[in-house]
Amino acid sequence: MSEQDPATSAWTSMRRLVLELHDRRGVVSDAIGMSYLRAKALSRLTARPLSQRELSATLMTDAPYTSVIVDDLEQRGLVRREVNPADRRSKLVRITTSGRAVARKAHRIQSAPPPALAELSAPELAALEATLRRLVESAEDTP
Amino acid sequence: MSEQDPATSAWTSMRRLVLELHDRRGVVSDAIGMSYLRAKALSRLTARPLSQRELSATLMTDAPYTSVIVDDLEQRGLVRREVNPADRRSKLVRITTSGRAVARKAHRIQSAPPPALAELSAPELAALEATLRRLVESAEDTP
DNA sequence: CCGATTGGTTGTGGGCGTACAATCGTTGTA
DNA sequence: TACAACGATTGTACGCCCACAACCAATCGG
Repeated sequence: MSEQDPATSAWTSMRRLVLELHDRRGVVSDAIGMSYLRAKALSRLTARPLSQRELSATLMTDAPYTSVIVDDLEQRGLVRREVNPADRRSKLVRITTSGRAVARKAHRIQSAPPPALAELSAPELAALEATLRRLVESAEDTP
Repeated sequence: MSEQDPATSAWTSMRRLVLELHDRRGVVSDAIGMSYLRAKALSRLTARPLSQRELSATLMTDAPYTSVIVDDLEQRGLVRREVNPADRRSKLVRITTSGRAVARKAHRIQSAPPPALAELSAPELAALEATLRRLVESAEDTP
């Protein structure tokens, strides 16, 4: 358990940072007064409106619960449901102006790195950033 | 949102890897047939027995729910409650042999890095590992 | 020694997320 | 045109986690 190859060690450190030492999920929920999943839904809608089917897919939730989430966000005035003109069965969920404000607030909190990360030397930080960027790209391709 | 300083970008990549692209929490729960929090409890007990008070502290749970978790683990035969000889109020929770087996299984799943990470070049991996190790150490000191 | 504190237990209520069944309106297809 | 498939909604039931109240036994402090 103590001696590990570098890949496992690096991965464990990453998990420890994200899940324990600098977990922001509770902070986000408290700050915006709604669950982390709702915040996540909101952030997925900033780029473009999504049908609830698409929202289900990115959130990994089933259709019924997605409906509940959108209900909640709609009642808070953070999104609007619009009938999809191309398919009147489906509804496009569009984020509102106040929804964007909440999404920005959540994003600001989530994306704030732990202090130690911001204090790395410029070269070391650049190397870390480059490596992680490539890791994300690879992982996105092989899910 | 797209242009970020390197620290924020690195942090976002880390979060994305751990929370989305290679999230192992659900996998662990499914594999061992119990909640992630119970798996976490079990892993904290591998080093040494803990009082429920200590367990509460590391799990960030209150005393009543900690009692429920230990109940569950005890009924599964994964831990044993022992009266603390030094303070008969407190109970030491000691992991059993079968508990260790489950903990090992969970640990193996959790600590398996994403394939892309294992495929980095040796020097790049070493640099990544060293940086992350220092980040964890710093973050542990300033919570 | 007595009151306060501590560690643990039991029970309650609630929020959140998951899974499933049943239904409705719309769309695609034979 | 009839039938199957699809998107969404409503409702139910459950598991997990959190928070709080109330209590017991043991220990500590004056």
